[in-house]
Amino acid sequence: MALEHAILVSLDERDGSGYELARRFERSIGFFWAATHQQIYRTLKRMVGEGWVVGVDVAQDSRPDKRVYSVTNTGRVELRRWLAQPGEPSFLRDELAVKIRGAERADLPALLAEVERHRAAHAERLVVYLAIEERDFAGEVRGRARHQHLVLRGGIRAEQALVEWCDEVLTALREDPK
Amino acid sequence: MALEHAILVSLDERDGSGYELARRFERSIGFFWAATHQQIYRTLKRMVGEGWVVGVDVAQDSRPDKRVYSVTNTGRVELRRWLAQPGEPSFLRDELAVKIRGAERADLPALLAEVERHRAAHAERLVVYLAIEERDFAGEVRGRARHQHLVLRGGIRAEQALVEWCDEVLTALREDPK
DNA sequence: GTCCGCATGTAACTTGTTACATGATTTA
DNA sequence: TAAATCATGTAACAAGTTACATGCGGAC
Repeated sequence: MALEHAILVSLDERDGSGYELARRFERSIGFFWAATHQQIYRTLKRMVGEGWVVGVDVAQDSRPDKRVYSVTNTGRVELRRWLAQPGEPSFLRDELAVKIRGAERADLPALLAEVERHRAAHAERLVVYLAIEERDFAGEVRGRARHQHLVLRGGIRAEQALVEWCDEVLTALREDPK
Repeated sequence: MALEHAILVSLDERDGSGYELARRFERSIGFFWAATHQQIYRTLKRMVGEGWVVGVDVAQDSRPDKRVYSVTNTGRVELRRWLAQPGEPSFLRDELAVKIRGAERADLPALLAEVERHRAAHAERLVVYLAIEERDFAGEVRGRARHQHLVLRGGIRAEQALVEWCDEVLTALREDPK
């Protein structure tokens, strides 16, 4: 399971509460490994049981208390073990592709509108990623920032490919809808 | 749930047994929506309950009997309903990205080897997809074949993007490993 | 006074994965 | 004679989703 390891990577960069982790999963890490707060809380609990992280309650004024987690030595050992272990290459699971395969049964204008929606969503994400790149990774970066940048580059390439694919589909289905 | 609908699309193209569906999911459909035979049998059972498909036992000689499923009118109505309904744009969930973000803690040569492995796997898939394209979709295609081709084009673009990303990562981490 | 952000959770359910189980026929 | 293909399933478990639940403080 990679969620545990994504959390280890994130907490190893900086300690944080479940809530803070959930926010990071909405922003950086989560661009390539999504997780909801429910999943995160549940997984943190298990990770405490495995001894990979420890949680410390921190009182705050004018805010609810929080429990800040940090990675233990056991956790770092596990992280290194996982990093050295081969994994499965990812592959795209795309509902839109299933819909396009079923295009014969579909209402063409509605399907085109759906492809346009997806195109817009991917283009929007691309803009977000490019903005992050310009803001955080302009010029030469090294160390941790470079690793983050390389991951972001993956997201940029993936979203570009998806936008271009949607365009190809739209062109093909619009120009000659037979 | 899209597995049900992927099965509807596939059975709507041609009737088939659970086993045959599992094979299709290994080849065409499954390039963009993977499913194991266990999932398929379980889902077919539920779809029979929902009245979307019916199964007919077919005796075969020198082979085990099989149950061939076909889509009912109810199933076709459901398929059209789903096709018209908006869905979530896909996004890439990549374990390798998590590993690259954790590169600080990793053994660099081992991580590079892992990226190379993934690069090779994506390049291999790309070759497979391009071979299918040349074999089945050379020249102008129309109708169902065109829809299949467009989906395959998505796979080609995705794998190309992943190969290029791996190359970018390898170059960055090799040339200046700080 | 209503909505947003912070903060943590439980419960129910759906999906996906892994292991186990059986058994005939064809191919190497 | 061993392995691969055809054919269907059960069971246990892991992971992901959706809905529900609570409550304070600050901003508008």
